[in-house]
Amino acid sequence: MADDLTLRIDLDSAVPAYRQIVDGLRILLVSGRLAAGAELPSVRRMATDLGVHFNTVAEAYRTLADEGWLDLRHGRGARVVSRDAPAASREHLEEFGHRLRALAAEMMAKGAPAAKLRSLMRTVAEELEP
Amino acid sequence: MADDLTLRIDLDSAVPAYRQIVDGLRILLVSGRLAAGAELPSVRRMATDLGVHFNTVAEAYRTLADEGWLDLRHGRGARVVSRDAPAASREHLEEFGHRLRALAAEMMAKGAPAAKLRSLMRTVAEELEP
DNA sequence: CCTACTGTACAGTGTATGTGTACAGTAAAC
DNA sequence: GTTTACTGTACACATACACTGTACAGTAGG
Repeated sequence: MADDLTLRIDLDSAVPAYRQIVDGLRILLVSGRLAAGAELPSVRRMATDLGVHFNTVAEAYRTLADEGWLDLRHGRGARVVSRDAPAASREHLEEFGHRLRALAAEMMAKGAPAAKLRSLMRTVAEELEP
Repeated sequence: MADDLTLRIDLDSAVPAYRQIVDGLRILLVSGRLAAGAELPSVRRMATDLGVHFNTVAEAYRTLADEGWLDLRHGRGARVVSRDAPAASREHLEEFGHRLRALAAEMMAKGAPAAKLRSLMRTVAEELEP
């Protein structure tokens, strides 16, 4: 069921592969495209799809299991579980502000026009609970 | 002149210290609060202010010099230079979209309400060339 | 010259990341 | 029950990265 949700990572990126996998899957989990009960591909299957070692995928699955998204059981694969959201904290919102500004500054330094970044931000903002 | 522009970093963060310094300074550079001609504090001065080793600051300065923001000369300190923006690329905008979605998903997973993230995105979007 | 500053270079240490290999749990075929 | 073919797990190893300690080299003013 989850097999058609293709995930892409960039092996040349400075961002570690396992973190890219976590980030990509978390987008699907938060948005509900990967809902409770869904089976994730096995670590070896996803590893060959992405071109990494299966232990790298296992590390990503473990990270998401620690966050409460996955039920990871020896011999039986990885399953998405229902998860109650933790309480929000002011620190997290401040962190979001900092990282968002840093991200925007990095892209503008690379030549991205501010207008494009603004419209992209609006697009993504509207994707959140549409 | 630049000494009052305080920079804060989180030594407990998973983000490397030198990258936090680069990100923080780049926000000031892109926004123009650090303009051409400004002198940056010496690597040792900023290092003691932030609580890191001066070589860590030096690495950050070198990164920004490679990006074309700083003129870094042996024995004479670090100075902000004028810099013509590089050409934008479609890849950079796609990267921005991916990283922005990943950032939003991470914060929502931590419990941040979508509405707050949206308003914060609008705030930051309006800060870009106001 | 000398002193006091500046950035630079490089080796050493600890941690993070990714891989290879062996292991252990599960379920279905037989 | 045993076998087979899958599942995730554990740990040692290699490499890269982040950070520090220390020594060095350039610059400016006394």
